[in-house]
Amino acid sequence: MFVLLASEKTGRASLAVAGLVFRKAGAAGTIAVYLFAQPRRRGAIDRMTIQQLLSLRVQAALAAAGAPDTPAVVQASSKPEFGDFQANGVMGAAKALKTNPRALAQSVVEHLDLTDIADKVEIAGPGFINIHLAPAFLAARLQAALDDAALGIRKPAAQKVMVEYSSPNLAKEMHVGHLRSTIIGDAIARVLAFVGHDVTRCNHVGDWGTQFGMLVAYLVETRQSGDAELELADLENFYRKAKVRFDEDPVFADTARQYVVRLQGGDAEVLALWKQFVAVSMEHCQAVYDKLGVGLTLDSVRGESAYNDDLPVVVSDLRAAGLLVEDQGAQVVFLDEFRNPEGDAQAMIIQKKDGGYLYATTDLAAVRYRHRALDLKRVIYVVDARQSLHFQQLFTLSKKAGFAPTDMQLEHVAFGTMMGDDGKPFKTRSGGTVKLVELIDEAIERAYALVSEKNPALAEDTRRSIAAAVGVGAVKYADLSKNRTSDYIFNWDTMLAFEGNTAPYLQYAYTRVQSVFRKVGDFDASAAVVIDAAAEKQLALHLAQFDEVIESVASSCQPHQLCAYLFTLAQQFSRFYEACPILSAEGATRASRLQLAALTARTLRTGLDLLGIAVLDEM
RNA sequence: GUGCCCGUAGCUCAACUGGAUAGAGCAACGGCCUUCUAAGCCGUAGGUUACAGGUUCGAUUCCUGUCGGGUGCGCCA
Repeated sequence: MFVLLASEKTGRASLAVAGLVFRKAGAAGTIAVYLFAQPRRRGAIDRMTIQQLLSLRVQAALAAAGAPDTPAVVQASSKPEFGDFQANGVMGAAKALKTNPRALAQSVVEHLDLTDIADKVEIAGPGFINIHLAPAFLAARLQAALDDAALGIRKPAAQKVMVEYSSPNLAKEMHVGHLRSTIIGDAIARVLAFVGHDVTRCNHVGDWGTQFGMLVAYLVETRQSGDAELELADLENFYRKAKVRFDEDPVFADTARQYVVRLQGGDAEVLALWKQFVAVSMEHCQAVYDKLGVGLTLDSVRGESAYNDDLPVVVSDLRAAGLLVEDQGAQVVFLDEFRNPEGDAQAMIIQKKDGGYLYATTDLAAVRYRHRALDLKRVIYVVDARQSLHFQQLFTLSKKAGFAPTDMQLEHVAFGTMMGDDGKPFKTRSGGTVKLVELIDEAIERAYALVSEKNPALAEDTRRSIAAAVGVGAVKYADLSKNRTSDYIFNWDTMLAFEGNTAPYLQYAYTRVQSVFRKVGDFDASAAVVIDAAAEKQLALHLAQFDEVIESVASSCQPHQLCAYLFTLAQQFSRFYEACPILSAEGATRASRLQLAALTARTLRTGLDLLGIAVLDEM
């Protein structure tokens, strides 16, 4: 059996073939032959997704049928009876050409060359083209994925990308408000790195501002009384007490204000105290990141204070560019792009009338730094949706002022608020702010109770480590599996359920696959994939679409697409597992099913890892 | 007042950015375990996609308006 996959140059409708790679893929004698477009980097797989491949073919057929430059609109079929993929571009083309869509579809199909890719191509409805993939073609795709450490993921030209996320204010302890940015940002960073980009993770922490004067003043007090260590252990409390002192004692408040001035003036003594406080606060954050399994470290940190020296320069440069005007004593930029119904341009304050700077100033300086010093091509800001106006203004002004080139991708990846069961922002029973570390601990504790109940036979420390993976995974997955732009309801019971679209279900699905391999004994890890039964075909089809999902997540920054994919994969595997015995099968069938199971396991593990969720061999 | 986001099954959410009969999961009901983990699988039921218009071969998706919710809107971040 020979399987030939043509590889066309991406973005062109031509059939230019740039290279040939042969790979011996199976002991049974199957050789998967697939062609690559020009390899840009050594070892990088540059292969199209099935959707891209079909799009080019259909597009070429459309051109041949008299409809050039027409999008093929290829997508996975909405129902199994409509084949595996459908091309919907004919209807639109027929309208533009004022011809009968069915007739055009007929002509397109006649010009459509899907030899070795499709079994059957049919026209349905007003002009849909339904494509049924050939099992051997699917098998070859899976074989390629099995042979590749990155599961056949296409590696585009690496782009210098920054993901800015988490970014807590160091004056206080991290709370639930930081959870979404931290989780979503980390998943995005992982996915971008996985597809081969040069990713910088940036933790743009709030380490500057007037409240630090107050905190330093209180730090001096607690040190004098010898309580500093103890007090700093609970930053939330520390802040609260400092605030009380500030509000109640005018002498203390005065000292605090002096510290702000000294801090801004670069006074060495106060600076040292500030650094000490910042370091302690960062330790708290790092403990949370470690517990969450988030890839932020001290190296990722570049706080607001890093831009202090550049802020006056930003102001003078904006003035020199003729963008800055004084208004009511403040230095302001009026942006024509943002006007109210009366026609007034919206103001963006760059410098307060007292000379102080604002976060808009810092963000402008950061954009410029990221372009000039880091040469980033894309910066992703994973920040609460409520700041969308700020980012629109920031991006607009950055480009207008030449701080960022017009082709630099500046993206606000916004997300909604985390709500409680009552549909209101998530709080403690008494209405207080929920500390992030306490939320994580509770998740682990709840998972431990569940695991102990379901599987009491396991050793204590095994249950503890399962609980950590399940608890943290559940919290992350509950967040990541929903469209980030809307608010979402946080509910312990639904996220920790072992049935339904949850992390525990996916982790369990993984252990089911692993249990097969625990019992298998010897097997051929390079056996040929042969697709026969319906459940095998459905599973294979889904496995072959992993690259599509990953690419989509990398461009849209929507991790919920990956979650949906993994959930469907787990379901497809369960159906396959139910319908197709693996270990009791024989010969080539058994070997092939083991390959399907192996690829499922790797895909689940890789996908969950990209979401920052750990897998387990047993639960 | 105005900008942005949202309104989909009882509940929590999808719908690949304009495609076919709007899909999953919970919850409900009915089946399947001496056979690789039943934490599973199969099936039934559940909808005027807030409402009213418009655009077109085709609308949950785009446009206009109404109602309802969230959130932002010059010296906080």
